[in-house]
Parts: sequence; structure tokens; C-alpha cells
Amino acid sequence: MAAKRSPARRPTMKDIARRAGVSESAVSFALNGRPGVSEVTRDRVRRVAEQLGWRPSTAARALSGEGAATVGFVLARPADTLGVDSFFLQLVSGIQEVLAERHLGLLFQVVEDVTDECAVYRGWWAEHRVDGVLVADPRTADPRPGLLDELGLPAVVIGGAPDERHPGLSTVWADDAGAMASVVDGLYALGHRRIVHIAGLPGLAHTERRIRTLRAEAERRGLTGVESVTTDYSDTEGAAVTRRVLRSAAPPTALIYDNDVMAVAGVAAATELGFSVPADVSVVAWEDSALCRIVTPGLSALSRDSGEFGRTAARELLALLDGGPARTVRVPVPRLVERESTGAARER
Amino acid sequence: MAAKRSPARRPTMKDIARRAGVSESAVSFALNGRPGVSEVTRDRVRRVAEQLGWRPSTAARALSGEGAATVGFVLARPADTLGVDSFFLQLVSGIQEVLAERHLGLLFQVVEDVTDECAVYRGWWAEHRVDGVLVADPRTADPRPGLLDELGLPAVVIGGAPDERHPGLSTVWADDAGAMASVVDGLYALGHRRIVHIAGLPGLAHTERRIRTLRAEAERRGLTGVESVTTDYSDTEGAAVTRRVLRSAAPPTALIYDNDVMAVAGVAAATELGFSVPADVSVVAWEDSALCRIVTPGLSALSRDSGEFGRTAARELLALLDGGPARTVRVPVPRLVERESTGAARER
DNA sequence: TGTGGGGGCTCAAGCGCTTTAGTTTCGGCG
DNA sequence: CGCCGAAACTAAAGCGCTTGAGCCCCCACA
Repeated sequence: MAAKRSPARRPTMKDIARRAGVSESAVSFALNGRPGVSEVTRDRVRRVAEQLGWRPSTAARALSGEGAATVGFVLARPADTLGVDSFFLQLVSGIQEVLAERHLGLLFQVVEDVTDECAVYRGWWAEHRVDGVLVADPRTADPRPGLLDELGLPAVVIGGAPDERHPGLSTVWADDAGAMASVVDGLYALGHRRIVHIAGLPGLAHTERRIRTLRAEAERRGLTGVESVTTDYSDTEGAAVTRRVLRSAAPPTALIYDNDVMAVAGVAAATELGFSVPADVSVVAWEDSALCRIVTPGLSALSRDSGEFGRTAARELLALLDGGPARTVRVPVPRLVERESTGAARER
Repeated sequence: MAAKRSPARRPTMKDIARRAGVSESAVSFALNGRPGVSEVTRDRVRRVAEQLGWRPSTAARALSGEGAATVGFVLARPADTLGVDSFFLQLVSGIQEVLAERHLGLLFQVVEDVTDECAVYRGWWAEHRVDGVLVADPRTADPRPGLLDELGLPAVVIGGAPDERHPGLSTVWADDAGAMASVVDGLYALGHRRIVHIAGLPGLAHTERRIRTLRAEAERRGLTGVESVTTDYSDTEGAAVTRRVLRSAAPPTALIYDNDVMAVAGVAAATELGFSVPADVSVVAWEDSALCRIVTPGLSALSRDSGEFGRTAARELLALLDGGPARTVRVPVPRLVERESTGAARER
């Protein structure tokens, strides 16, 4: 049997009512801080509840109209792409922190793609499992905001851009465009004219935003040797692309990688080809992590506080659940942490 | 208002009953595959349910005795230690995969320490939120199994050793001892006699097991220059310990790190001190990851399938929930992937 | 002294589902 | 032809909580 010897019955409001000598309704009023009971009764009920170790049954609460006291988070990534970067765990940890204060649970699911993700939302909604969701990795043509809106499921999009706003959904985003511009600024100042951006998955909103910004910056300055190449974020693709571009006739003098893993793999690939970092080629990683600190040369990286990102998103969702209006909030622009992988462009 | 324009009412069994022209009970019987309805009615009901897009309300189910259709997983780690290794996301992803097949949700929480973790279990239990839990990072004096047993909450311990069995709890574990023994075997064969093990957090069951085994192996062979040093898994501590031991009078010729991050940091530290890897000192990382492949020299690492680990654990929990007996199952011994960081000990 | 009006509580219904105890309708057998 | 029993289905209670309606009592006011 799964349940053990003394299955330690959970106390219910009925138990409290009996012990406190009042009706169940009175207990409900007392415990939920609403009028209808005297202060003295309220105190007594509270005391009994505490001493009995009572906690409201979420199931019962959910059933009688209150929410499910749970928010959902689904990650649509092929399983093997998972866990290469530390971003998500940090994010979830931050989300968690805020939710826990309000005794909200976090229902977590990993799926293969956005289609499955939509199915999960449908299921959660129909099963009455969550009160709201956090949506990660917004795409350029994203079916999720529409669906969530249709279901009336409060949601906040993490990493979306403000123009992609969908009525009813909140958005928390980092200014990728600004960050990209400042990185290009910095590299340009160091004399770099040929820059390759080893981007992440095509179709992700932030990938496209970075690519657009890079192109715009290049045009503004009349640079021609600037391009973006999309990848799947893996170390192997990162290395492969690096090899390819460095072997070209006019190899770039600076590389911008959309995550830490590719950056490290890229440095290794460059080194193998006889390019030294940063003498021959500078490298910037978009995500900072222990990884960037550990390797030699240390990688200059765009650092952001993923935990804070998560906390902000969670707070927005709470606001939405409390009936607040949908908002768009921006978290601080990622900050470039300079290490040894960037330097002046070699004269050509 | 949180809910939007057409809050798209969820269909209930009552709706199905009406449409199918039967009672609610008949619907329940039909949908749950239990006797009491004819096959033709069952089919009709099923069809109606499907076409209405009906899904059982977990709240209602939970309330009427069924489980909450959810299992819990809490990670007790200081927030900053999170996300350094990819192990957990992989693990969770594996767990997830198995649970999803059965439409079970995964409630996830991150806390600071084991005390908080116990509080979370208490809360989940009292709130009727989960049917069972997965317990990670078992410790040497662990309050959790006792608590879970007391609450009668089905649980499987991930990474526990069989001898620490607690009645009622299942255990899924990897044979750390065997792995350690084989690593030492290998290093010994390469001529290594002074080996230092840069271990993880003291108090974790698997840390202690590895330490014990290393000591036993050393004694068996009469080696004296063998020791374990515990750390907090961070790159900084890993580097610090590496520097300390390499500066000693008789520095080790082989280092075993309990995770990938420390191993990489250790290699960097060793290189700084003028030790070349693997010529002067061999390095083995306990956890394999992209990280170990990327860096140069590539790190020899103990590789295990974390996803499979998670799947196995989840399957055990399901078995427990189905009323099966508590079991202890072993996942395959981690396999040593040889890369460039290990080699013959230099003659002394 | 009568009356209106709160405050303080209780009653009971209802949320969506399961489940036990009926009730009806057959078909089969003596 | 009548009776029994099984199969098919319905009625209703119950899970733990919320909530609107109603009840009682006491105080203030006229």
C-alpha cells in the first residue's frame, strides 16, 4: 500500500469549527479575514487552526471558485538542448521565490515544441490546474499569446518585445536591441569592422531582434563585413560556424555568440585554426555564467540577473491575477562584463 | 479583471450528461472505464466528451478522494549554486517525460535548505497538493525520509544508497562506489599514486560514499597520498583547493572533481601554477556535460544519463502511487569517457 | 416601551467529480 | 407464466471550502 501505518488525517475546517464551537462559515470568515465574526472569535478560530496545523485544501478552494493557487511554466525545448545554459534554472528559481511568498505553486513542464506547449495550456486550462502562466522564448509568429487570450488565461511573456504586445498579456523584456547596439559600439571603438554574430535559434523573437539591430547598426556605419548566422545554440554548431567564417577570405575580427556554450566552443575552434583570442579575433558571449569566468581567456560577456528577471515576471503575473492591468515592463539592459576575450582589432 | 471577454466556459460532466441523454454517474462510469454502462453508451459518452473538449477538473477529482494528479519535486540549494551544473534540468526533464504520459503534473520548488524543504512537504501534504514527491540530494542524517514516512506521502529518493533505506520509500541510485573504484583502478593502472578528490558538499550521501570508497581503495593498495577535500561545488572553491594541493610538497598526479565546473576551474588553476594537463596532472570530472567536451584539453568525465535517471525515478514513483511496494533500483554505473585530460603519471 | 438596524453567526447550496445504494428492464429458466 | 438475477442506468450523498440568504439578539433612538 502506498499510504502508511498512521495516514495522519488532515484537519478540515469542520474540525476547527467543532473545536472552536462555531459554524464552518464562521471559520471561513475568520480565517479569510473577512467581516462577519467578532475579533475575539476570529482569534480563537485562528488559534485552533494553527494548533491543529490546518491548511486549506487547494482542491476544495479551487472547486469553490477560488483559483488553483498555481501558475504554470512550460519550457519548449528539445530535451538535449536543455541544460546547456544556466539561464532557465536561475529564472525558475527567481519565479519560484516570488510565488512561494504567496503560497502559489509552480507547475512545470518540458515539451518538445510550441505546438505541444499549446496543448499543455489547453489541458491546464480545462483541468483547472493553473491560474496563469509564464511564457518563455516568444517567437516571431507565436500562436501562444492568441491562445492564452482566447482561454482567458492570465499570462506574462518573458522576453517579448513591447511591439508584439497582445491585449491582455503582460510582457517582461530585456532591451536586446540596446545591448546589441552598445556591444557593436564597443567593438567599433576598438577598431573592429568585420563582425559576425553567431545567433541562436531563428524564429525566436530575441534572436530576430538582435539580428535586426546588428544589421541596422552596420548599415548606420556603412559596414559591409557584418552578418548574423543562426544556430541551434549547441557547442557543435557554434564551433562549426566559427570555423566556417574564420576560414573565409576576409575573416571577421570579432565574434558575438548568443550564448556562453557556443562562445567557449567557438574560442576552442578559433584557437585550433591558429587564431588567437583576443589578438586575432575578439569574442563576446551573450550570456554570462561560471563558464565565462572559468575558461582561459576569460570571456567578455553580457551579464544579466536571470533570477531578477524571473522575479519580475512572477510579480507581473501576480499583479495580473490580482486583477491589475496588463503591463509591459523592462528589466535592466544586460551589462557587458569585460574580460580577456576582447581587445583592439589587429591592423590589417 | 483578470479573466477576459469570452472566458470560454469549461465543459463539465453535467454538460456531457445532458448532451448524451444519460445521468452524470453514467458519464463517470463511461469515462473512467468501469462497468455499469453498455458499450454503446460508453462510446456515445466518450464521443460527446471529446467533441466538447472535456477534461476532468483536477480540483474536483482531488476533492472526491482521487489523488491530486501531481507530484512534487523540491530542490534545496542556495540560489547561487543553482544552474552551475546541467544535471538538474536534465533530471527534471526526464521526470517530466514520464509524468506527462500519465497526465500528472510536476510541482516544482526551490528552497534554501532541507529545513525549508520539510516545511514545503508539510504544506503540500496539508494542502492536498501532491500525491507523492521525489527527493533529491539525500544526506547522511536526513530528516526527510522520516517526515515523509510520517505523513504517509509516497516518495522516491534520488541518489540514495540502498542501506539508507527507509520503510516505505523507494530509492533510485547510481553506484558511486563502483564508479569511484573503477576510476581509481584506471588511475592506478596509469601509474598514479597520489590522488586528490575534490569532493562536493559534505553531508550529501553520495559525497560521503565517494569519499569512503576512495579511502577504502587507497588502503587496499597501501596508498598514502590519497585524500578527499569537500567543497561547495563552486568554481572558486574548486580552483582554490586545486591551488592548495598542487602547492604541497608532494603534489598529487591526479585530481578527481565531483562536478564539471570545478574540474574546469581546477584545470585553469593548475595551468596557472605551471602544471600541464595531463602531462603533470591528470583530471577526471564526475559529471559529463557540454562543458567537458568544449574545453581544451577535453576533460575525461564520468558520464551518466541524467534524463534516464529522472525517468527511472518517476517510474518508481508511479509504481508506488499505483500501490506497488517500495523498491530500490540501481541505474547503470556512470561510464568514464576518456578525453585528453588523463594520461600516464609522470615518473617521479 | 416599541422598533429599526446592525453585528455576529448559522444554514444550506453549490463547485465537479466519485461512489454506494437503489431502481428499472430485460432475458432465461423452472 | 412467473420469478430471479444480472445488466444498465439513476439518485443522492459526500469530498472541503465559499458565500448569499436568513436568523437572533441587543443596542440606540424615538
